Amino acid sequence: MEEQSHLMHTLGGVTLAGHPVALPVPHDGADARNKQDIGDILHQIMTITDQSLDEAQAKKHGLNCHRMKPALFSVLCEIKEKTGLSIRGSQDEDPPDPQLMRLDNMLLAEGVSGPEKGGGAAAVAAATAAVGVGADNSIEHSDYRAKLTQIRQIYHTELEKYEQACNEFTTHVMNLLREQSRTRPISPKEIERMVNIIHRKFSSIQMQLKQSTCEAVMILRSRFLDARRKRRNFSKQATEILNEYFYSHLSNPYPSEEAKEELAKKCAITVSQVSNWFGNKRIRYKKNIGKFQEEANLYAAKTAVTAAQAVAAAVQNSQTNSPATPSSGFQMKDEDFQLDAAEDKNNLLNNMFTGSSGSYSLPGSGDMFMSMSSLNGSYQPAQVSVPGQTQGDSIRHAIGQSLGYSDGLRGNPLYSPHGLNGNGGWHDAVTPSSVTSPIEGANSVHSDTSN
DNA sequence: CTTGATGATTACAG
DNA sequence: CTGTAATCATCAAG
Repeated sequence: MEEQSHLMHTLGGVTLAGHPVALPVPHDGADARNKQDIGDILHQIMTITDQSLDEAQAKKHGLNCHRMKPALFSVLCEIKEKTGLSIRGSQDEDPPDPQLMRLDNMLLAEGVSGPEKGGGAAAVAAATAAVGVGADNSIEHSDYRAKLTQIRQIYHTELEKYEQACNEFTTHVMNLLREQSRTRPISPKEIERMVNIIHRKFSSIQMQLKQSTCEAVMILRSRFLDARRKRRNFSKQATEILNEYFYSHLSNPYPSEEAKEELAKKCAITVSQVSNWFGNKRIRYKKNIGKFQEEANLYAAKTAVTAAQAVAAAVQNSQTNSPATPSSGFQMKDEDFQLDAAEDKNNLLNNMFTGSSGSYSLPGSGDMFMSMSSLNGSYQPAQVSVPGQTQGDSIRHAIGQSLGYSDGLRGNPLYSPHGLNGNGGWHDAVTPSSVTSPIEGANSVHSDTSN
């Protein structure tokens, strides 16, 4: 038994008990004397590895040339046959471990395994590109990417190490077995099986590696998600751009996919962030229109001024100059936006100087307000601290003022939710908002704005 | 610290 | 899948 454990030790600690490599120990019984002889020779074989290379080589040679060697070989064959240790069903190939497959799939999906430079790196690159340059998120993304790369690196180095060790060990064992096959019967199948066993051992180690890698990725992920939840406000400029778009499309504030992408690019945020923003904006605007009245006016005026400053200047004939436009920095570059803005502008100007405020189609014009005020003659935007100016005549004046950003624009019905119907939904831009249930609409607005 | 604003998430509906 | 409504969690001003 001591020899056996010794052999096992030389094989690197892999448990070989019960395996054909472990030398068959004859049962006690009839061939006790033979056993003694064989024992001696076996002992020599076993101690080969203990000796120096030359010595061992010499001894090996001696053993191989020993006149009793063929006899020993046949005896060993016989013993092997008798002890039934010859391999029968060596093809007990274990089916692909579902757990391992799960881990593999996950690692692949996370871009940890798979093509070294492709897969994960590409995915992360895409994610980063989607976020845009300079956004705060990209920092988090790059942080995430860096950590993921780190994990991937460790994973691959470890994997390589394991593979290398596995290969080394396998060749070592195979050489050993081949060498021993000269003195004892070892079939290629046995070697193969031995290799399989080694591989299985190593793959279980690999599995552990994969498991811990998966865990690391999971932890990283959850941290990343947490970090994402840790919101950062968008830049002022981004908010401005979004508001510009929102208020210039107040009648139908649902940017198309392309518009969202455009906005995302301009604001250095993601498309889904744009969607979030518009979702939040719509709902919050609708919930409390009054609160946004000022903002609406501001942006409406801003849009008008910015979009067609030249025209404005011409029309206004330098009577109402636009001082210190707060929208400096924002410029309409997108053709679509420009169109919209120009349209608004034209409508606004037309209306401004014709006084036909009731019929123009400027998005966000005062339809709702008008209808409400017709219902309740003394309606004033409750949220506005300054008492609303008299309507009707003063509208022209108010608009003119609004272009000049005078305080007087506050509470003016310049931009009201004309796109909102009584149910709280946005009309199609075509319908000039005949409020279906004015009472309810007015009430809701009132109650909303009164807080 | 309190409070309002705001970005993100979730459940649900169409 | 998109949008709404409610809600959460954090920011930022006071």
